[in-house]
Amino acid sequence: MLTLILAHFPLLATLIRWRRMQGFNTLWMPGTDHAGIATQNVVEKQLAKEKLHRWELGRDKFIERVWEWKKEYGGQITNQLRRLGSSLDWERERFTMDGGLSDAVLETFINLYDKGLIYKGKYIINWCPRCGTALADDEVEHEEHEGHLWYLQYTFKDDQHEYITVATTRPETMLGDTAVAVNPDDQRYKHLIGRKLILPILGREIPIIADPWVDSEFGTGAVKVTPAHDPNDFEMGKRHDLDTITVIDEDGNMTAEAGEFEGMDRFECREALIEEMKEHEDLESVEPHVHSVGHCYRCSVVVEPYLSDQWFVKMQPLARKAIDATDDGRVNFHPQRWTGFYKSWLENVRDWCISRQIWWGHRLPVYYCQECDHTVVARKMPENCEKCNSGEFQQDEDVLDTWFSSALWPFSTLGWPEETEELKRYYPTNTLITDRGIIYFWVARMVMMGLELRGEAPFSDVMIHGTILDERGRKMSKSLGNGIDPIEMIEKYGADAVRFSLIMLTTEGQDVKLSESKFEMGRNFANKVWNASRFTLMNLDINNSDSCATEEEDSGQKRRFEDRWILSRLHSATGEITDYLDDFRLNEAAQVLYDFFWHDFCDWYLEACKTRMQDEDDLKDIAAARETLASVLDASLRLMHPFVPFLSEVLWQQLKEIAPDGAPGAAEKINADALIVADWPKYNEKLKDINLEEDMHFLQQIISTARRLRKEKGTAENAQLNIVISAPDQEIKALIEDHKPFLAKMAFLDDIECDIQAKKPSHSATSVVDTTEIFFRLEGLIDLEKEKERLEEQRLDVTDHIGKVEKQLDNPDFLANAPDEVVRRQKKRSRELRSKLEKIIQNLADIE
RNA sequence: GGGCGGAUAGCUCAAUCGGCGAGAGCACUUGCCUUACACGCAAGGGGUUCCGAGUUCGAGUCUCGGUCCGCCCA
Repeated sequence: MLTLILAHFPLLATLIRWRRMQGFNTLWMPGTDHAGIATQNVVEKQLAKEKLHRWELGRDKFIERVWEWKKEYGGQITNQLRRLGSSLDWERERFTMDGGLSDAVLETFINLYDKGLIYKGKYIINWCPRCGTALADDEVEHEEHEGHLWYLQYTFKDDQHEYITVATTRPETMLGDTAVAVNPDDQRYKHLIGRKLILPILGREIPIIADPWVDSEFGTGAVKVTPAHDPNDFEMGKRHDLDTITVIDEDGNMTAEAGEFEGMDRFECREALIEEMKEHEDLESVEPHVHSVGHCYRCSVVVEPYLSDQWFVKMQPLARKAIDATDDGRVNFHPQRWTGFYKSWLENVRDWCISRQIWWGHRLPVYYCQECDHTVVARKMPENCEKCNSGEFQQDEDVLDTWFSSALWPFSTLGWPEETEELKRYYPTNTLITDRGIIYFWVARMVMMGLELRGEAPFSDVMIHGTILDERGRKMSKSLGNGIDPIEMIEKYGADAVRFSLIMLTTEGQDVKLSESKFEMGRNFANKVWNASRFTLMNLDINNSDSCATEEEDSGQKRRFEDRWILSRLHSATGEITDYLDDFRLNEAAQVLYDFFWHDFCDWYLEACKTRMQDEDDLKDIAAARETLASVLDASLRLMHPFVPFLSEVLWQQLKEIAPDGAPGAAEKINADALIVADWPKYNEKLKDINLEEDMHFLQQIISTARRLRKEKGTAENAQLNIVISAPDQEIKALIEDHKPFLAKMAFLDDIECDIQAKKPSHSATSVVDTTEIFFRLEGLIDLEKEKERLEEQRLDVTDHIGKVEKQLDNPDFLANAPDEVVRRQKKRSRELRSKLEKIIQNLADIE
């Protein structure tokens, strides 16, 4: 439960808010299923503490107890959802045992029964002796088990000295053997077919039969046949009209048919039986043997194949439709490979055993006439038997598999079988987000039922996220105690931080190894957002501002370079985030948001604004900065809202108060009452300027280089410093001249000289960005030896790189085959590297 | 036994159609409590992309073989 919530909740919550902001009519209903077996187990354990058994309590009283328990603990999951900041429609909360949903179950059972898709029959099913109920095939978990292969000798009836050897992993079932089977083509045994054997211990006479199912390679090629305790043997028994003898009962104990072993536990019986076989010299040998053993998915007890009367859903017709729905694209899995997983199950699925011998659940709407045994499937108990007119009916004791009701969820929760408004409006839904672990249990069954009962698949997209595991890659479980409590994490890190961290971690189709420290990423981001927004708001607040410019002034659209740059970056990010969300790649969307906000907006734009806001001489300029700040913050908070709803809403309300008229000139007006109902930012290509982004990138490199040089020289940050820049051409010179204050501020410089092919000052450290040289004046500070070492390193690095690039360019095949863009890029790179190398060599020569 | 997924920096993970000088967060080193943020700022170090062959002008990415780990099914 914990892991399920941690994984799918933030994803779903994000998608819902995003779509709502985009103007879609969204519905997200909370609810839970009644977890029949699991819940019954919990309540039975409670009773056991009071030394009570459900039989003593009786069915009605027991159900009352379960409801009490449900009221007390059932709210846990939904409480967690609330705390995580979900945008759920709580008034529509549903539970599979509610009246409306129970009606849907009734309707479905009757509908399918009338169509012949539900039937009752005596078959081998998976029986959990501890839970005392049948299980569906997919409720059995197979585990590799180191067991044994026992070789047993069965003597011939007509020749006590002759015998045949059979191999088995479950010797105790031999008590129920009614034949020995061989493959009809097996030359070793062909002549023995039809002869009679005497079953050891019980002395029963059994035949040797031939059946193509027998694998000649397994064991001795002769197998014992126990129709009442093995599904394959059961089929074989039907083909050969064999008796079925039940030797193990529903508690896992031996029956009277087991003779002297009666009453013994099935595993104790195995030991005892082997001892006795040894004594009689009927045990030929024992081999270690690894085989898979089925366990109950609710209590892990070894499942017993058990012959009993059960109710089944005929799967083939339903499965066919569900497969077709993926084949023709009505249902799409993300990532796509899960389609194969889903289909392989549907293609091989056997009929679904839906009856459970427990009390907590939807009781089968099946009534038996006490007089003539006539079976009636109906909404309520019949008055009179149509066959014998008796008024005495008894309802079937069994309840339905929980998944039977869960399968109806997408429409039962909307009021079906009533044709409600909600049903018309919201069915079919769009997106299901879940773990791969319940593709069979739930996803496939919802699709089948949706198609069968509504004629339409319940959703078009199924997003399968990675499973949340613990730090060491194990599944989280109560018994291992390795779970992470979402509430605890929320208290420690904040709900938004928990959500954001989880989304960042949940990459497509990849499992998530979760540890507490991972939440620090989200917390740090939330903290950054909070502080950056506070700072921005402070600068926007003209009535209470640190800035000297407290009068509102029209910017006259005089946006600076960095204003246009951050808007361009914002729109790039908006486009990417929207595309990624469309593609269900939420982690990528979150990553883009994170990088934009932190590394573009905070690291560069806000820093650039700092000195600018202090300059009272140019009020138009401050107004331009304010407009930009307001519109970028507004759009950022909108983009952020689906991921971090609490934080973004609080900040956005503050923004609205400080800038009630919105951001003049911004593409989006601050026009909504709350962020949750605000519009999603629209990508505006006009505001995107690639050349400008490239120019900025160049300036950023100059700044970083200057910072590095300063640091490498161990110069204090407050030392007076200036640099000389040698530009290769007029264009770059102009770019630098235009941004001198920006460069000076960001690189902590006092003065910048710039000229085309400027001369290198003496005693200076040098560095090259693309084809531009930077000379760092370090009168008296420079260590020539170290400078030489540094330049030598650079020379090697650049030479190495040139080698790689030119090797490509020297290759005529590369020039002929690679896309023009790639060739152009490499040529440009080669030119730049050559120029850079020249300069490094020149500088080295200067030092010598 | 069959199917699927994974192996990339010390750790956790990215890398879209094959174009990459392989990125990020954490951790690490160095310097900073610079008036939003030390949950921070700045700079830096760190890689045989599991191994081997092949296809290609070009392979983390495609093909084949192998090793190890995980999941599902029988």
